[in-house]
Amino acid sequence: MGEPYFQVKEQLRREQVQVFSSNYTLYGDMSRRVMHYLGASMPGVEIYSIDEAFLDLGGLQQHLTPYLGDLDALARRLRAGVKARTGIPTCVGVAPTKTLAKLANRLAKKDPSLAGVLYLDSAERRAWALKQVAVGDVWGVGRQYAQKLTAAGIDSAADLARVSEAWARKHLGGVVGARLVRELQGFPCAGLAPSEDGTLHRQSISCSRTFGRPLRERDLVLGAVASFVGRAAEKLRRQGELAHVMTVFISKNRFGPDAGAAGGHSRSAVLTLPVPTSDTRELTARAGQLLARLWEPGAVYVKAGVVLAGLEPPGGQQLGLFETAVAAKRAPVEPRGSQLMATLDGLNERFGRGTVRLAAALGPKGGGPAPWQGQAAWRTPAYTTRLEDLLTVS
DNA sequence: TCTGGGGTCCTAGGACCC
DNA sequence: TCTGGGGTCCTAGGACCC
Repeated sequence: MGEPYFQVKEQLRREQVQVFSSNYTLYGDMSRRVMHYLGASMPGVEIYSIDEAFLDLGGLQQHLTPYLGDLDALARRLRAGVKARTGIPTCVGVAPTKTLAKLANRLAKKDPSLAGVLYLDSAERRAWALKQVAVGDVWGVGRQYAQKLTAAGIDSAADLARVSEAWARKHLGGVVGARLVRELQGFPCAGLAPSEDGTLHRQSISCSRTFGRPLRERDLVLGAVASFVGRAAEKLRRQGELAHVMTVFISKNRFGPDAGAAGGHSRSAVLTLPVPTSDTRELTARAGQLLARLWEPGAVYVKAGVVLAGLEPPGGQQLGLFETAVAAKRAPVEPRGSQLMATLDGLNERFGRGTVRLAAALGPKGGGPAPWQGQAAWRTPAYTTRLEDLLTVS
């Protein structure tokens, strides 16, 4: 997991392992189907990632008992429902906090005798579950913290649940660590953020790529940044929002002989836009200015990216103190641009991503693939979203 | 030779403001 | 000579998640 292909290539060949590029079009579509079913079945659903969701079972227990069985039975019905509708196997953990639910889910996945569902319905069962899980496998404990914790003699989730709040604050990133420990103890510290329309609502939207080859030419990097802006703005418009803040970053190689010391291989520049926008043209122009601030002549870059943040729905802009309603009428002039963007998005949806884009985001003059495009050499077909890719059965 | 992409949240220091 | 208290914003960085 997470190993670069070139490092394991020979072993994969020996073992005759099949290799595929990731296919987010397919995964995204299957995810949408699963989430749609969950959303239609349960009152509160938070889509946490492409393959995980939190369901709020608060207050459900009393309604369930006589007729429908307990929460365990409910979880098993949902699991069977997902499987029947999508063919996707899932596991369910039920507990008083998100962190414990994740932990229960993990155990359900590992122990086949649980048939995919674990309900931590008592203090005894929770204590048992905490003992089963290594501290590094707790949600919120990554490599750094795991190392620190085991060095301090804290090996299991049960050990971690026993540390003092002060200790957690001091050694596990402040308030984050304190919450983590409380959650393990069964006190909820994170609520549910339900997704109203069944899609994931983001605080920031980004697009970044490692280049197909290292680049030292400024116009090529600019082309890459322009194409990333185009993609990020497209996602932004899909979410129906405008961005107030844009970040551009460029990175040098962090591996190999001329890698800088720890850190320092990446530089970023941030801009707060006077007026929030989702217009690719405006964002591209600004991104060019940001890149100019970062550019070091002679440097060789391997990656670049764009982040759009400060997202807000249209029409929410505050008037400045001295702005009058008359001046504010400038805002509705936007629709010309929005309509152009809507047309752009419509064409690209119909004829394929990148069919129409700004000249700044085009590849090199001679044509051919742009040097900043990734190579997805072993992509599987988009079976469920492209007519041409439909599975054929003979 | 070749080392992913897209997110979240929090902290800290410095510049600057009143 | 002595130099407070309470903020915001920006930038950078660090940890984590899937």
